Amino acid sequence: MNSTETATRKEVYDLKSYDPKRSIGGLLGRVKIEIGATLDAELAPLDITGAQFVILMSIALGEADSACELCKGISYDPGAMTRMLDRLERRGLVRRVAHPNDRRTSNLELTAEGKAVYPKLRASAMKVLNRFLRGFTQKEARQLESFLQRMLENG
Amino acid sequence: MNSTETATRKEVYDLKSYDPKRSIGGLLGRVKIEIGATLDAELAPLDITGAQFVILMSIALGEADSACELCKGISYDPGAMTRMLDRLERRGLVRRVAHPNDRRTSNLELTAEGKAVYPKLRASAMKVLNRFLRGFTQKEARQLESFLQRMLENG
DNA sequence: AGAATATATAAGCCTAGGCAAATAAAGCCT
DNA sequence: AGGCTTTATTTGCCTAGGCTTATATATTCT
Repeated sequence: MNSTETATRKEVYDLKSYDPKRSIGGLLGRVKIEIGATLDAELAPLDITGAQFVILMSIALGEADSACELCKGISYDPGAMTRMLDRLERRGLVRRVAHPNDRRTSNLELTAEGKAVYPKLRASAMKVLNRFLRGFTQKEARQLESFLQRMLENG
Repeated sequence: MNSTETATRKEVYDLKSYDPKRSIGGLLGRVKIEIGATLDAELAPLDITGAQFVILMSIALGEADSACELCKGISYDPGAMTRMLDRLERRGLVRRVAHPNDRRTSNLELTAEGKAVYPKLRASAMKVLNRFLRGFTQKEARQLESFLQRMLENG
């Protein structure tokens, strides 16, 4: 098969077939927005936003114990992170604790209240996700995860 | 099979297996951010942002010829849309044309310059997407599209 | 130790979206 | 026609992230 049309085709989209709206890019963007809006609505009674949710989960899971590490982990602006943590601290969910050896930074911890809401956050996110995945088999879900993981590694 | 663990399992994630970071939600969010950043970089030489890209494509594809329709199509704030169109008009890419029968609204059109950049926008988006989809077969890509479409319909 | 460099956070300014209220023009109802 | 409701856009105010610069503290290199 040396047809010029198919032999060299290594890419998913070409100029003819690419439909921005139905493309993976367009769909991904809309799904993300829908999930985000649904999660926000789900978290509203707890007075916690989707953005705050991400930070709280990172701290809870021990993925980052300083503002700097948080920023690196999720490519977030350091200035914005300062203010985000200010808000979470004011809301009583997070605490900045002096670092014993490095006075530039603080260790981040969930307060008792933060630890108390954490299971609710987890459950809310799970509920939202399961809703968007209605009708998916376990196998399909695992496959979707693997597709997304591969895209991430391609980035 | 009446095991309580599997018999009633209709949902993808449960409290034990759900890992926020590796979940479809977490992955989706990060992939979206990565694609967005890559697209922004790709469009930077044209002095067009990712957000503007979305609007321009919608107009170019005839999916919306008024601000209101644009907002509905992509769940965007009307106030933000006014300002977005102001910017695109100032940049000379879009034109507001009086509607013959309805003086509340304007028809939106791409200017000559807008029409000229459109193919570049399309090609840029395609390039970025293909990059993230390296190693995907056509079949896998179609399957990913279908998964995302199903999630959207579940929302 | 002292100077240069790197790291962590914070503060200031800018941009842009969300929400609510205002305005204007249709559409509808009698 | 006159009044009520709906639709389309605009404006003002608020919030929040991005970028740049400032500040404090560590680290490294002579």
